[in-house]
Amino acid sequence: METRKISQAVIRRLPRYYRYLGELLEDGVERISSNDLSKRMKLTASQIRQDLNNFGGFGQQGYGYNVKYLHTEIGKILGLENKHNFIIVGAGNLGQALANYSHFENQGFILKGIFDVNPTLRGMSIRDVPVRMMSEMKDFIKENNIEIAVLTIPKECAIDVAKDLVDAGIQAIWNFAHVDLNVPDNVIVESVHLSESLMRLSYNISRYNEDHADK
Amino acid sequence: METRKISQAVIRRLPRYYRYLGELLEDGVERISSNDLSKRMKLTASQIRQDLNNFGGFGQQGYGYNVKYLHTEIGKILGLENKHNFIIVGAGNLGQALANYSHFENQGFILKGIFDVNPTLRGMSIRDVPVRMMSEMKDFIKENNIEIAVLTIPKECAIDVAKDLVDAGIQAIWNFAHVDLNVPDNVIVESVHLSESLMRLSYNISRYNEDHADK
DNA sequence: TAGATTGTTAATCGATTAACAATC
DNA sequence: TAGATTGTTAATCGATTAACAATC
Repeated sequence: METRKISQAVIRRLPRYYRYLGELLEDGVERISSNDLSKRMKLTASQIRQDLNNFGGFGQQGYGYNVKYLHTEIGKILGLENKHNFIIVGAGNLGQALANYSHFENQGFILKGIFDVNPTLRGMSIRDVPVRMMSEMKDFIKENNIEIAVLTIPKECAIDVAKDLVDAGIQAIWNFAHVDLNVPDNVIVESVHLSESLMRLSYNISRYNEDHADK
Repeated sequence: METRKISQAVIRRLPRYYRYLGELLEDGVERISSNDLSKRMKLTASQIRQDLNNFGGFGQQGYGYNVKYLHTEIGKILGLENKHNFIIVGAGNLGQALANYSHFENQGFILKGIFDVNPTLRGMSIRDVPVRMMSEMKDFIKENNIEIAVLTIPKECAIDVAKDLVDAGIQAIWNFAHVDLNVPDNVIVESVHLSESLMRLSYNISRYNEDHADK
């Protein structure tokens, strides 16, 4: 199978296509043209067609795209038909919030364990998943076929823990710590830097206020 | 003052520069060249100089950049010297987690209120901030000089609540709901779509597995 | 002064948009 | 068949990289 290089820009848009198609599906819309979709998503029709054609010709001339089919196909591209076992590392506020967020299960992500260094959390469970001690983590990963670790710990220890995760053979890390992790090429990292997002918000407020300063 | 158009790509990198400079500052590094910084951040030196020169000449030939000065200046550009009052709308798991996250205070974001529709949450407080009923929200925004609303509610009600926020004169929305908000031009929206981030992770796992399938 | 490194212009690369022939 | 809309090639636009004169 020929492997074309897909740009980051396209990959970033894929989940958004998936979301919009899911909404259309819920609304009972059977088919949609790139032009109609472009208006909803505030993109150009051209860009949508280009993006999709990176992965194949999902449409039909004169008809457009079948919503259900395209939704399913993008789901496949995103790997959502696969099940992924994951653990949460760091049972603080954010870790607990993500553990409680059962919605991920619908997308094939199955919470298998929660880990923390704090011994007072021992015995606690979230959605029937017990909090375990960090010292048990490596063995747990190996024995329970864990693919993904969600890292919700302070940045100070994130790099060391990431190293442990890599040693244990983790395949991917969803990183919420405020550091950039340097891991081997065979480990996938997707970071969510909340404070950077908030700074962009702050930047835009400043710019807006500057532009509208009355003087 | 001349307003140059700053590209989204540059804005996205700004907080990351700020973070790296903060780390250098903590480590006691006084000055750094674009070349050294580029190696740490895995960018090109050229890109760093281009990015910074969108905002002014912060460096000195033959010397490089003064870490403390540059850190401060980027902080100003990001608007971090300003204080921003904010409220959290939706006191579920994520809302509570963000309310507990006191780190935002350091960056000038001050939690003034938490709102929810659920009456059983009435009387609860997080870091001395009481949970109030959604019906009080509009007046509270107007009376307490609230600039930012953090939206951590299900997507079903997000659009309606966003409308209320706009009506109450909110300046910016940090949106965690799984919808794209359509608000007037004078309201700033910064979205964090966690499920889309997770899908990109999933995509990368699939791509990796495909490339390494033994056949 | 000589060496280092910026600020900035020019060249390249990649992504987005436009156009249109193919085709349902 | 005529109309609609895709898939795809070509044109444009913007962002990144390279190069180098200016200068500390």
